[in-house]
Amino acid sequence: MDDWLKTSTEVRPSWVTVDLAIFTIRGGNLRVLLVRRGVEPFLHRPALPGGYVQDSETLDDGARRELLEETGIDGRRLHLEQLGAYGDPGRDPRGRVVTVAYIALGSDLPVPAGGTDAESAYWESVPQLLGRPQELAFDHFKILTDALERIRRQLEYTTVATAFCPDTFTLGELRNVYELVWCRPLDPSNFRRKVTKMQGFLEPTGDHRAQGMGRPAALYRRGSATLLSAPLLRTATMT
Amino acid sequence: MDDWLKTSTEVRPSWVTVDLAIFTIRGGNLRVLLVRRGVEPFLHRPALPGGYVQDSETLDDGARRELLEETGIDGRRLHLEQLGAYGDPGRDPRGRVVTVAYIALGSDLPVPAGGTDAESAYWESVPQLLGRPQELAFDHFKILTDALERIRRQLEYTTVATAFCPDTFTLGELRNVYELVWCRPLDPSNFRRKVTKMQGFLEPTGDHRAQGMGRPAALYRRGSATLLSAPLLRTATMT
DNA sequence: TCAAAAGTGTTGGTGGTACACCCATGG
DNA sequence: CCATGGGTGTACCACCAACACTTTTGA
Repeated sequence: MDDWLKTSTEVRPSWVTVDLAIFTIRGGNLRVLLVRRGVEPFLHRPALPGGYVQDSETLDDGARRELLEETGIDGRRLHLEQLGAYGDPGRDPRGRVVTVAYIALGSDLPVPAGGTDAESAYWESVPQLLGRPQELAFDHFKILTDALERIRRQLEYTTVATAFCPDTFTLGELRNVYELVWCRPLDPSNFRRKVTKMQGFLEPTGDHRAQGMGRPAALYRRGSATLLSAPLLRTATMT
Repeated sequence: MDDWLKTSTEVRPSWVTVDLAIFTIRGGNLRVLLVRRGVEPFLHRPALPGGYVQDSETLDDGARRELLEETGIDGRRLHLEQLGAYGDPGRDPRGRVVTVAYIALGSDLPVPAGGTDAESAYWESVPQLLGRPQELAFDHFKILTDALERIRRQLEYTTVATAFCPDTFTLGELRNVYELVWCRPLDPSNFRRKVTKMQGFLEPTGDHRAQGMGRPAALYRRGSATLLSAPLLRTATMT
């Protein structure tokens, strides 16, 4: 690198990592993928999966690669977006490490095999994890809560909720996503009207699916819209 | 740093910088602060102000420091928030440089003196700059448009618009912020009702100010609220 | 036939757009 | 007294929460 970069002795290069907050719905809960660390620091402590960005790849590609390496999940089939950079000087005891946090949303994601740095990976219930703020390594709890807040707001004005659903899904399943992310019950009839009227949100497949008890539900797939013109607000009410 | 970091030869540390998209209202326009670069690469080309993050500071502090150094603006008096990280391998010809972009909003910001790396700094009209996508150095045009899009959405559901106003301001001035950022005229009477009814958005000072012609306008200051319960949507209509 | 979930209808209330109208000031 | 911007009132319309009701299935 050029000499002029070193005029200030306080400027040195940093390690850059990506960390992933991967969410899915599983067992009636919103869950996030955690790995138990197999190396120091924070040995054996749970953490978000992640790793070092390689010299030749974009940050997005790095996130997709880590996703695949640590969890075996193919990043092309799920929603992946950047959350932001976290770079407090003390966040990693090994030295200056700036991490770029990503959010991933998927449906029916597998229980992954532990990867390189990870002893094991597992799906942790988000509501339960929120009750144990000290459990996660580094500043990963902060990243997790930021990610959660971002998703909660995104559900209001985008169609990302469908990223939690398989290719075809029922309105009940979609409503379940909103209810679990927002921790709030929604009125089934009003929810149906809102999302079906919203242009480009959903496309009916014509098929139906019986899921145990009750009348079989119509199946839908994602529409082309990604932004909602009128938001789906999570107001206080809506029984 | 530890040896295990070097098991992959493709992982090397990166330079980490901050870049600032500083917006203000000036001369009836939304404007962004640009510096003309005094060093290679992109010598003499306009760019967003920014610089290297020092080893001991947080990213936020780095942004505040660069703001002060390059523009003389005290970051404590304006709204500063992180936009995201930009780290494509080819974005800087000198090598891998990951930049963390910040958005700053302020009112009545001074015309700054050029700083260390900058030959000169000036307030560029955003609408005009958007017509010349090739003008900015690096990927700064992409950062600018991302920042603009973020602000436009933020005006819908937060009270950040007040960050463009001085400590006390009239509803006309506040409405002007919305109109310039959204490039859309708003109905003065309806705008007034919305923002004054919104709990915690504004506090009347009791004073009035005559600004040239017309009836003197009541003065307000920022309220305590930062998020709006019901958004102020920028729909197609609203004359 | 009962429980459960899908789906439809209706109604009262809220809030927003559009626009008419009054107020206060400078020229 | 007119132009200009501040500020109020109101009619119409859209949407939406709430909830009653019907439909279709499994047990």
